[in-house]
Amino acid sequence: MATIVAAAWQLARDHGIAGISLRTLASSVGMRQPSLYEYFASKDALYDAMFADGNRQLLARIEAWDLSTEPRAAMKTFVREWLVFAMEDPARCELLFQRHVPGFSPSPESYALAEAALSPLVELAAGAGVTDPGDVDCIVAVAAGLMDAQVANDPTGDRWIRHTDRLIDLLVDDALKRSI
Amino acid sequence: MATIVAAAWQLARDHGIAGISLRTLASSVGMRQPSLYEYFASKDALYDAMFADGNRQLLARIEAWDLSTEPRAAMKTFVREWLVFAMEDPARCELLFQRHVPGFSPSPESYALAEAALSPLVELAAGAGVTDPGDVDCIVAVAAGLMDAQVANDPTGDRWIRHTDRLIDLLVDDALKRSI
DNA sequence: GTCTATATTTGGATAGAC
DNA sequence: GTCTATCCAAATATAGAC
Repeated sequence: MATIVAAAWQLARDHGIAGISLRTLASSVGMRQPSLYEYFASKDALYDAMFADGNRQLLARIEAWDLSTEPRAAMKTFVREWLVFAMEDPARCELLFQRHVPGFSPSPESYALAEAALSPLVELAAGAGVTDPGDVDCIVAVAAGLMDAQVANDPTGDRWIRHTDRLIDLLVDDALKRSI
Repeated sequence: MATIVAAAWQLARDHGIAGISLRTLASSVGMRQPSLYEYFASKDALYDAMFADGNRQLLARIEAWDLSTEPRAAMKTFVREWLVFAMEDPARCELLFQRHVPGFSPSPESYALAEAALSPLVELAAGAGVTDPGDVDCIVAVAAGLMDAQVANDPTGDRWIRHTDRLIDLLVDDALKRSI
């Protein structure tokens, strides 16, 4: 099961997240294609397992980050490292953060993992004094915007993500100013 | 030809940009599927024609905007109206601004149209005193980030795009401050 | 330019033996 | 749980007549 999901990630890295076929996935783990149905009821179920797995990878990564006790510094590290995580595997990024699998949407249980991976940032923002939901929305959207531009136009560089710290300062300062 | 592209847009609106098949496209214009090959050498060529067409729609729209002579106000209107354009047709948005067609990338000629549609914003930014390419990158990425979050999570609302003007002010002010 | 007919490939999914 | 065999559907693309 974990073996199959790992093999699926490898295929996704090689052929794109939408380029996984159950035939090649089966053969890559030494099985025949129908045998996969012992593990996944459908291809969507496979994608859902991958979505959950990828988010668990992110949650484990977050655990390992040494975040500052100062909320704003911790926010910067969080977003910076989140971008590292997103960029280090474009296929995983496609499934978790972009919507590159036509027709797929995660199950509620898997989606809950995605929300859990985002919640630390929301809490850090609150710690930094950013409590307005609109301001949090902006921070998340800007981070995602940087990620999208980066993977699309400069996947191995830092043309966009190098602005992360400055933009967070900008957004947090502005939020604080308006919350007085 | 224009009829076929228009019919393809309609199919894209109904079934998503990746859900267009040449069979249904042909039948929707009263043809048989092989006849389409008189007009497009491949399905990718169809997508390319749609990509070019969508960008021409955007260029025509830009022409019609009544932009202020004050560059910063004009930037706000540009981005606000760009977001309106992006959101009014999710399928067009998928093809032009997101990468929701696995394997498709526009031809150089079509891509030039996309660049032409972006260049007014770059010029307006320059007029507003924002000349650093990094600052322009940030403005474009933030606009795209707002768009992405909006279509993904609140396609009929304004939860993200309502922050457009404020964020542009923020980014421009910061760029000007650092360019002194 | 449009058609019929077909090639070719590729998918996901199921039946049923072992 | 894994297999063989097969089904079924859908898709792009081509050949060749009219």
